[in-house]
Amino acid sequence: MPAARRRLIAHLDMDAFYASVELLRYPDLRGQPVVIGGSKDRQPVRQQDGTRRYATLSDYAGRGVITTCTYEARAFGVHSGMGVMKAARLAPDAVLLPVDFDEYRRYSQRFKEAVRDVAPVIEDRGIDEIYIDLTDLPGAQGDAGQAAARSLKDAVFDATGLTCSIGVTPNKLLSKIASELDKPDGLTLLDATDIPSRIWPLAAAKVNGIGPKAAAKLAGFDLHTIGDVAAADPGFLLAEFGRSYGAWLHAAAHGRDDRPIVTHREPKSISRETTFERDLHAVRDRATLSESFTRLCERLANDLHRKGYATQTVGIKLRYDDFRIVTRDVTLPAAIGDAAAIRQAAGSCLKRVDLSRRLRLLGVRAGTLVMMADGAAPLETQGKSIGPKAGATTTRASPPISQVDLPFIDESDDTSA
DNA sequence: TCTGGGGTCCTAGGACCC
DNA sequence: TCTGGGGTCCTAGGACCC
Repeated sequence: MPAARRRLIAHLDMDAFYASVELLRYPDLRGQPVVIGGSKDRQPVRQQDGTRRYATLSDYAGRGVITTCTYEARAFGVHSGMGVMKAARLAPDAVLLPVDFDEYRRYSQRFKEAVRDVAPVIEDRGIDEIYIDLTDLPGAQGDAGQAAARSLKDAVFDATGLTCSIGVTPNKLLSKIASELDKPDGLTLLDATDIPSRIWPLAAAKVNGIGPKAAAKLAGFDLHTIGDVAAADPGFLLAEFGRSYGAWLHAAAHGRDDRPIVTHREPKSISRETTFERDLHAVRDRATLSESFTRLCERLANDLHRKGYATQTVGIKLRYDDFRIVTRDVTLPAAIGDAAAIRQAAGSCLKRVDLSRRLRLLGVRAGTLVMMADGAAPLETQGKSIGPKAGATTTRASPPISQVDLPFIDESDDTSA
């Protein structure tokens, strides 16, 4: 009998990914505090003497958050998710670059391909990180994945010129934590015996799945570190956090996690949303809102078509000026895909929300996705197809809350006639 | 001038069905 | 009548993640 194989799971996280891609393009910025974020259209200007002129944070006025930033910028206390205006107070002279997702996606594909050439069992976790199963990689068991992780780092650097940090442990939960321990350009290998010394001293919020709310609640019980949670009475965790989450907290704090590497998954929903430059009112800004609404539906329809899906559940999302979020959705008798049908369905949802408050954000979402044969009808439809007039909705009757009559919806949207 | 955009998963109640 | 018990679907909201 061969000895039981230990699972060897790697988590690979690109270092300051967007910022690092920008530094490849603008190498003169290397070593400086650089921030990516804010609005579009702020390209660096090439000057007469050949040097480039960059916008700085102090030049910026408007809404927006930091998407990511260089380690030099982080030294000022700037971090991703921070409002640009706040970041400008901390580091007014930091260079501000606009986001260029197309470019980041190109580099994302490149690094993932480079990894795949070394180790094919990969789980995509977004544009800049992946899990990799090293368990069955030849030789990996011998050194706990160290050589494999080294070759992954080399392959990524050769393919992109970018560094990454890798954690290798028996599971995804620990590897995710481990990849952060030695950033940037790090490599950390841990096994179960390292948990007390390396994992338990860390803040509970370092665990993927313990967010701000759960961390605050834990802190209220004087549970601050992962070790605190591990030492807590499981019965107490179950009672306070519920059966499911409480049990998970206990297991996670002990470093237990059986989740497999998921190499493929179908999308569950596709959405588009936009935050306005200023808060808009359904009546006073009707034209602007209507145009924006139409645009969102068009972009969503385009995304669906490009990815080969139709949708049977259309929803909207609003964020009011006070930051409250409401959503409404409607399930249709048959899948749809074109912008006009999406707009009509989303319009019926809009009639069910309060539109007397100013809106900060408007979004449109497509759920219950149905895969399409190339450019043809849906491959499968859960609801019965009821022919071309399938626009009518099956909403359970609920009166519109809106005091405003047909806010920014055209008369043609009114299906209640 | 605080607080983007794109996702996933979970919970919970009511409708509806057997 | 004093009150079943599953099961699924739909909807809304919220936590969390990148």
